[in-house]
Amino acid sequence: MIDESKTLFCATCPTRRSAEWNAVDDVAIGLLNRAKAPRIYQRGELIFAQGDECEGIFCVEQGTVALRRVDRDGNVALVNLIHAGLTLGLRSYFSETPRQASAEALETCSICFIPSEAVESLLNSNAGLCRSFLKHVALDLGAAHRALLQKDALPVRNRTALLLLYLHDHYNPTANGDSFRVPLTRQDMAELIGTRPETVTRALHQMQEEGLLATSGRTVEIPSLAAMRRVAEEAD
Amino acid sequence: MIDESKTLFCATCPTRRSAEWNAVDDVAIGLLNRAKAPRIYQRGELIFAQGDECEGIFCVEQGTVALRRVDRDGNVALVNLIHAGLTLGLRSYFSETPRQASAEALETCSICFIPSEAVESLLNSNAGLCRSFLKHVALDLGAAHRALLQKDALPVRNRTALLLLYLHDHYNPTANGDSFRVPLTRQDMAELIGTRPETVTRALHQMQEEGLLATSGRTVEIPSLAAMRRVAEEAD
DNA sequence: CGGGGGTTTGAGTCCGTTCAAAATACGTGG
DNA sequence: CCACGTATTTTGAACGGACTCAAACCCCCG
Repeated sequence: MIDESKTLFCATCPTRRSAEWNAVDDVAIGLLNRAKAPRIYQRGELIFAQGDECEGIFCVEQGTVALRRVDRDGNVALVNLIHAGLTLGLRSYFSETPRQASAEALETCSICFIPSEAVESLLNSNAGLCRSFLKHVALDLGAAHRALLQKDALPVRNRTALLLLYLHDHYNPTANGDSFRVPLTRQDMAELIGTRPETVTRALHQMQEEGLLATSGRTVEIPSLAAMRRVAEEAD
Repeated sequence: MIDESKTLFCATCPTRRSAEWNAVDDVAIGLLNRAKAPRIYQRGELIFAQGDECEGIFCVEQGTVALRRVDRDGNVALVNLIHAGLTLGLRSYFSETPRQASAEALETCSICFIPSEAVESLLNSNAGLCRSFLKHVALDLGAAHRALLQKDALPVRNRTALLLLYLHDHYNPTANGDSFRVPLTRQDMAELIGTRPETVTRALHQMQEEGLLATSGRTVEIPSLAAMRRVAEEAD
């Protein structure tokens, strides 16, 4: 799955293609290429931990990362999923606060670390970059506010449907039919939509009985996206 | 309460003093002063409405503004309170999306509108300003993630205590004793912590019986902040 | 083939919601 | 300054969705 040869040059990195790094010119890409520290993370490995000082940002080249936040009583929320091509760790970097969440590889990931000094010189040499990051963080803020409203406006069934649709968008059906694998445990899904694993199971189970869903382990198939969208939006 | 003479010059505006606008030099302040459009809003008036196109940002000079978000079923969340000295409308401006929430004056407010063209020329002439806005939005994102976790980790009683402590910080006790007025209805409080007005009433009522709180209309007194902090953090 | 983590299923409980009515506060005009 | 009408707040009682606790199950991997 992981092709290490591709991790060597920022110029060919999919992250480069995402809007965020458009502002960076070729000279700066050279600089970036020298400064970055690429690494492979296995499932379960932490990229950074809640409480850590922030020493730079990360680019996710391959794989999916979970941002997990824990409170003092041990309650957990999975705050965000960061997919391949996205930048990781911006909130902490630009708010100048320690990491407020842990970043954990949900599958084998290829990720580059960009130390603060390199980030700063990129920001200095590329006027548009700051604006790109600002847009990214502003979009994240919108998503967080959306999640906030969903969480106490919608029952678990609707939130589960929304989650499935979201996962469908990101782990798109490949050639083999319309099914896709998600690297999330029931626990992860529960943390993501703000409930318990048992409750997720029950919601999924019910959807299967209604023919809205077919699961087998972590492989999922949604026979009708239209029907699933209807479930996501239905009122009780 | 509202002193209109003070709204005339950005140089004397309290918003200027907040970290965000530090980056702006005196020349640019002159520009800003000419471009801005100051206005007084009465309680209940909208500064902008969910769905509006974004045409600039706002500076809150006096008063408190509520950011309210509604979904298609009419569910409401009060996403954030913006106090005097803060900038309003950054998320939409920098994410280049329409307003996702309505901004409503909770009390008589004095607010300046800064049109996009002026914002852009300020950003061009003051390199540090973009970074300031980025920090602001990143901090907001952290707050939103915190709220997300609190909402499904803590019962209403704890969230209410946290709200009271937050309000205490922002509507600080004046000379007359240790009590303060909040411009929030029960409904507002409920939307803010993600519950119903009746539930807020009951929580406040219980705290009064325990001597943790004294209320009279919208005037609130917290006899012991330490005790209230304990309530906020207590496990069931 | 024997662990062991993750998942499923079940039953009972509880916190917060819902609906509805009474009480109170508040702004307005007389 | 008081009376009135409306909005907000309070109180009560019943209901229900999701949680808790716990046991059984299943798959994956060694």
